[in-house]
Amino acid sequence: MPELPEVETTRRGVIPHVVGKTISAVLIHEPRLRWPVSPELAQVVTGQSFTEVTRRGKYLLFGTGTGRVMIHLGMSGSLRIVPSQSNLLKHDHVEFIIDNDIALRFHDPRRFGSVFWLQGKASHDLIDTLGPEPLTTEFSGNYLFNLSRGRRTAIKNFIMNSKVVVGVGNIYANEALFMSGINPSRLASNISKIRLSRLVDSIKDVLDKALEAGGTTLRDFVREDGSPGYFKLELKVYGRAGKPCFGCGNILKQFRLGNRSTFFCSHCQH
DNA sequence: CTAAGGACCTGTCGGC
DNA sequence: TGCCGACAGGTCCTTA
Repeated sequence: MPELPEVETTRRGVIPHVVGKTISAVLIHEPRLRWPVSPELAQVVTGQSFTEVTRRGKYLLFGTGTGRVMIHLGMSGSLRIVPSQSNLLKHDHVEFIIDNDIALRFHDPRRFGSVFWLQGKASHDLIDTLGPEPLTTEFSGNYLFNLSRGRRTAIKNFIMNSKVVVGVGNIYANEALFMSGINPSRLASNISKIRLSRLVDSIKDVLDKALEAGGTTLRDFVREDGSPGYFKLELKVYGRAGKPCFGCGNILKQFRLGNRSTFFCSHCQH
């Protein structure tokens, strides 16, 4: 479910509620996530406090004095802040009780998410091999051009590869390719530097706008009704198969690419 | 090394 | 109304 903007919005949303406060307890209600949650997590983290919440790709990192809690939301995960006495919902798998008052709850119906404890300054293979953040200058037209030479894979798959760049999920991959007029199936190796620069700009653009939209929904972050409070930008192609292209009026098409739903305009994207 | 496809899960929706 | 298959915003692992 969450794309990068949702993860970042979550990060900003939880910070004021958890940073600098005492973690009274850690309750693991269901350890069977994508990888099993270690019982060590509860033992080590209880009694500490979160000093910061950072993000690498779609991984959230909650720092304590002695290490970090690393959380990925997978497809269907969310974090919510609720009063600690409020009823657990189905699929509330892990919770951090803060100041004996509120709870930070990890909710994830499909259990594709994960929660790890990283001791001390330890990193993790899952974040060590990630490509650059999309909203930094490191992710540039030159970078994408150089990396893509000789890569005989569809450009959509290429930009969704977290070793190439992090944080480009299926929705925004579709949107950015539409914005830059590139056919999702085109081989990465076959696209000019100019067009890849345009693609990079589009990725930054669409993520920026989604982030802005997330910011406006921040005040709704704390809620108890079980809805994660995610948001959806007005999307130009994603989910619009059979509807007219906003650019030319032709009917938008849908097909599967790399096992993911792909939407595009055959007139505007080449 | 790269590229493609399966795998992991539950919930929801559309069609019959 | 009930059942069944298709599909869902991620990404790792295995295989070729």
